[in-house]
Amino acid sequence: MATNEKNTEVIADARRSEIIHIATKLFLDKGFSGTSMADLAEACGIKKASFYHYFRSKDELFISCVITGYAPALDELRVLSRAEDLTHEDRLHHAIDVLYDITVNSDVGRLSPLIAEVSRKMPELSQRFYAEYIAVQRQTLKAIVEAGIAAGAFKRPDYDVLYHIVFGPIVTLSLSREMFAEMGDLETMFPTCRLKDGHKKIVVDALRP
Amino acid sequence: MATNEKNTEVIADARRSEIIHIATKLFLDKGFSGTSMADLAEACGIKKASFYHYFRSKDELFISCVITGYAPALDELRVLSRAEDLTHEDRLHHAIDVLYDITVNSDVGRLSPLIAEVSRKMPELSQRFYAEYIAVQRQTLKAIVEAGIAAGAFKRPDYDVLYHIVFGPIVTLSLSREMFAEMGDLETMFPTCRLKDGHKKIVVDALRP
DNA sequence: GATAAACTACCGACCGTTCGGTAGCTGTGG
DNA sequence: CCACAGCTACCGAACGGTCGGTAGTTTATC
Repeated sequence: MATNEKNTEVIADARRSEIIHIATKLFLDKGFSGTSMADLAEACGIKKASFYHYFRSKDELFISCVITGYAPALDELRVLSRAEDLTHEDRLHHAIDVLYDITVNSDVGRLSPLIAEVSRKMPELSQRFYAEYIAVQRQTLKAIVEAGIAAGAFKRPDYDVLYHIVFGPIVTLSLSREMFAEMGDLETMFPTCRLKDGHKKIVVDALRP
Repeated sequence: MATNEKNTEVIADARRSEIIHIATKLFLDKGFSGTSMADLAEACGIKKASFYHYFRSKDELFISCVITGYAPALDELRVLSRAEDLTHEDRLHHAIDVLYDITVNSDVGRLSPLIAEVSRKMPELSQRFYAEYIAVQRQTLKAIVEAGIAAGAFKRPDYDVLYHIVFGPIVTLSLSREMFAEMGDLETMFPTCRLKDGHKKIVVDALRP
């Protein structure tokens, strides 16, 4: 029956995303090669072999984790490009807030170094990550700036340079917080809010006509 | 005899650094966990077991690679902090040039993602990397800016923010070039010189009194 | 009874590492 | 001058272990 098929599909999907969710946490904790299928199985309360009922391979599972990982960030970006009740400068401020939040606090940003780790053996993954996430981030930022230019609030920048100075510090901050996590209090070493505010000021200054 | 002892030591040291050099290339090519002792052995024209004559473990070899990797960069930084025949603004420009060169073109920058990869299982490495390399980079930049402030050429910045917006884009550029290396022409996707020039302008503007 | 979902048991490949041993060079004592 | 000890550099073989993945079977659900 169609309804039953649908039901089991839904249940299977739910289990799948549950597994993806748990696996993502493990990957973030221990890296890709540092996480074995046995680890994943134990964490999911499942035997190793049962995994291959849901995913063809460890690689496929990881790719699913990444894509599922940046989905909520993409939603946030979509919301962002619609907020039109603000000053252009405020919109930009808000956009950078969201980018920091996405990259530093959610899974996506923390997944980036893992994607770098496996990029050699999974070139399709880096490609998708770029096309479906990085490019979208850039486009969202560009749209906001373009609107500001049209209204005379910003001057037209070299967009490549803009992406460079907007995303660069954010990505590096996220990476540093991963790398040096065990060296002391993260908020002391890398005080996100202060860095963000200083960063925003410089970006806005650079766009001021 | 003392001279002979010295000689064999020198020869052994030379062989060691030769191995480190080859191993670094392999690690950069295929990541830490992607490079097996067998790979390393083959590349060095040595049998796997012979490795343990020179290094206690794969980890120790990798740590040696990292430390050897950033040594020349430290030299460049040392030279940098002595160049006093330039304008303060020119000194800063030159410093950023060198930082780009170090991070994008030499081994150090490309090693950073690998250090991130192993940072969980080798916390002492991230610690050393931070203390002996990152901190030195920051201090060098700070010294140059401080000199500029004393001469009235710059205004005093929030140094954490300065490091954030100077090193952030550079590190991310290097990381991106690794991650997306197989997606097309790197100089088209990430035009280092143009990005660098735009970046420099923004940094200098941010320091202008 | 068909099907999905889980299991047990196992595989071959490969991992980093260790062990015992050897070829060849060097400095020393008779 | 030569036999011997000691040393460096290296190797073949194997170690215990882990890896991702598979075959075949049982259990639960409709």
